[in-house]
Amino acid sequence: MRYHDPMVTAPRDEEELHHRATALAGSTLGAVAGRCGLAVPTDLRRSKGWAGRVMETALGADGGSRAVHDFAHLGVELKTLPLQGPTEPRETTYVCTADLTSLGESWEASWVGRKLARVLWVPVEGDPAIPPGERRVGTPWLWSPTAEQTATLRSDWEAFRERLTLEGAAGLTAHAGTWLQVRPKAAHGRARTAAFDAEGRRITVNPRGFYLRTAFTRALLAEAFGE
DNA sequence: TGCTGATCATGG
DNA sequence: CCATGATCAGCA
Repeated sequence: MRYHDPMVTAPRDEEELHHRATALAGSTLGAVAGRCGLAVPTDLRRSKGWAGRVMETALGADGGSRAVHDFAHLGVELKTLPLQGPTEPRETTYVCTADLTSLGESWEASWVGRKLARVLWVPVEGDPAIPPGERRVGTPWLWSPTAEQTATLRSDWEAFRERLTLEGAAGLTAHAGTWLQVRPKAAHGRARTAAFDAEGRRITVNPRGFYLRTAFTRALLAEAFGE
């Protein structure tokens, strides 16, 4: 094995993926990281995506940082869900970048819609008082949106698209959306990406991404584990 | 530069 | 107190 080869091969199907994830439940992130040869940071200030990278590596995700699903051949997205307490999401959940020049033809065809079509949720302790390496992995579950969830997500997305068309990129504020929202997503405030203004002129703005509100992931947790 | 992984930190 | 807006790291 060359040093840059993944230590864990990609799971061949959803069952294997789910089985692997379930086997990690109860472990600390430090223990999982150790088995993958990943260093454990003292805090997350300069390692914000660490928990997600640990789980990706441990489960054999093959998507890397490309714009494809984490488990490309399965069409499954992996999301760690930091919890404060047993069932409370600590943060909104980033889904993907928003193309501000065109959200897409339809919810189903959109990148955000396809990412959310199938997700392996992995709860992880997210209490900042717990050092990253001591945080425990929870019970994972595979999820696809119900018809009702899809209807609301689609409606949020269509409202974003409408705003983008009528008002340009400035019309997309983080206040809109029941379960989805559009927020800045960039390395820093000077980052620029292509967009349009209300008159349809080409402009450049701070990049945005789609996020799931905590109200939504809280509902998913209740659905998966009961209240 | 843009996409992935997210959490940080301040204003309302 | 918590959502919005800002930011951090790695890779292509």
